[in-house]
Amino acid sequence: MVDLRELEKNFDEVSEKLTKKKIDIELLKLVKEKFAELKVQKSSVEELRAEQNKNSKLFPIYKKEKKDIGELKAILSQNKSDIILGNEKLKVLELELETIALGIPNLADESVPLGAGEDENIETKKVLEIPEFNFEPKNHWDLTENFIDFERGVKISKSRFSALVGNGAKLHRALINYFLDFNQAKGYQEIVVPYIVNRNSMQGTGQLPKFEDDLFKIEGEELFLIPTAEVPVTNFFADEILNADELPIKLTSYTSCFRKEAGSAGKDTRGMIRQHQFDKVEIVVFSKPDESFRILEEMSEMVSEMLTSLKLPHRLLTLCGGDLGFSSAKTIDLEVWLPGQNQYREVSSVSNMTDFQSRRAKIRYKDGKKNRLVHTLNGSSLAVGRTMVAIMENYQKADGSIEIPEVLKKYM
RNA sequence: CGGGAGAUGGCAGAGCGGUUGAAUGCACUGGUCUUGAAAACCAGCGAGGGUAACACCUCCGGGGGUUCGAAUCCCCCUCUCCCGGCCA
Repeated sequence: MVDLRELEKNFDEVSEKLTKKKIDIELLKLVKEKFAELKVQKSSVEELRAEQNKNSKLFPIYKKEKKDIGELKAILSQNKSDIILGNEKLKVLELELETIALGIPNLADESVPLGAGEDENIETKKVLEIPEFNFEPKNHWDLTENFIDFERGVKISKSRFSALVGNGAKLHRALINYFLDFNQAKGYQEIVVPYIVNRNSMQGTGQLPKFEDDLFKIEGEELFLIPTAEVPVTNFFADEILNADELPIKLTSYTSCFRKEAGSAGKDTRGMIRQHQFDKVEIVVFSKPDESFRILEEMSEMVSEMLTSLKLPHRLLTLCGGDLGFSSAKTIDLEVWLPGQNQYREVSSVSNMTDFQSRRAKIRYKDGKKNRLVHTLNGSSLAVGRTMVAIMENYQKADGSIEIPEVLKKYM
């Protein structure tokens, strides 16, 4: 949720940051108008209420003095119906405003480059050389070693599901443990959270109301499968007021993730790059506002370090405004090199959501006497399936076998 | 899934129609005392909106209703706890 008071006060500035993310300026003007209208209506109802409260307090006094109550009662009855009327208008306005406001994305930070889509993201860093093969490297789905069983995954569920077998299953588990240990060593506390969450949590992190089509919903219940651990982990502190001296709070959590991939028909239909169910180790940070952008850099460096430790060539990209996610103010993607596909593919996306999620989820901290909204950040550290694909393609041998990265050997 | 109890500030826990946004205790913050600490004593201490600051408005799980007035009465929902059934 954007800060409506900020929008009202500094309309030009805010709308500029928003148009970076391709937002219709007419919509913003409408929000501003509605907000102003709401304020007027609200104060008029409040005045009526103040009147009602004040006069109601006269009743016990009148009674004590044995004065006539009839006239006072008549006045208040009238006033009451005015309140009800005004309140109805107010509720309509509030609902209208909320409906629009919840659909407005977070503001892009100044440092975010302009651009319409992924082609205009800025590459900031390349780590490790792209390896040379003395044979034609294969796609992970063409590798002969028995790692992934695509057919049986589809048989027992449907397309975009797969099963892991043999060393694939083992490597998958090794990666999870390696990631979690790595994150913990960097000061992230591990937590285990629900995979099914309520509507309120989904709204808190920004998946709802706008992206309901992307989520698996439990039939007959207002519950959803999580598309990322970001949802339960960020909402861990929803409605809470944290102590300033315990910030930043750094959490890491391993979960399965479930996505409908509604908009990706025909994309990545082969292999396990884009599945309805995948596993991910996530990192989430709750910070004071003035340190969140520094922490964003730290987080992306940490993920890069992890990829380096696996000897996987990768690059860092700063997403341009047009490619930025709904809740994010700034995002750094990490893409790993896939020799079989001859291209870089995303394995991690680290974002600073600033106060966008904390305003929705009411996550605050005590700053002296005042309560302020924290900044929330999150990132994959790392996507398990895609990292496994990267290992398969980068560590493949001419005979089709796959070597195990040095740092993972003790986990296998 | 069946039977019972309940949901009040960071926690514990009063209040059950009228100066109650809420007693009391603990925790917390500041002060006095002390070489320092503890103890004791004094003071402060819920959230959101509004304002230059006050005033003022809203909030006692959520939603609706009765009333001039509701934390207190009525209805619906959700959640929690205890007992039983089922179960990793």
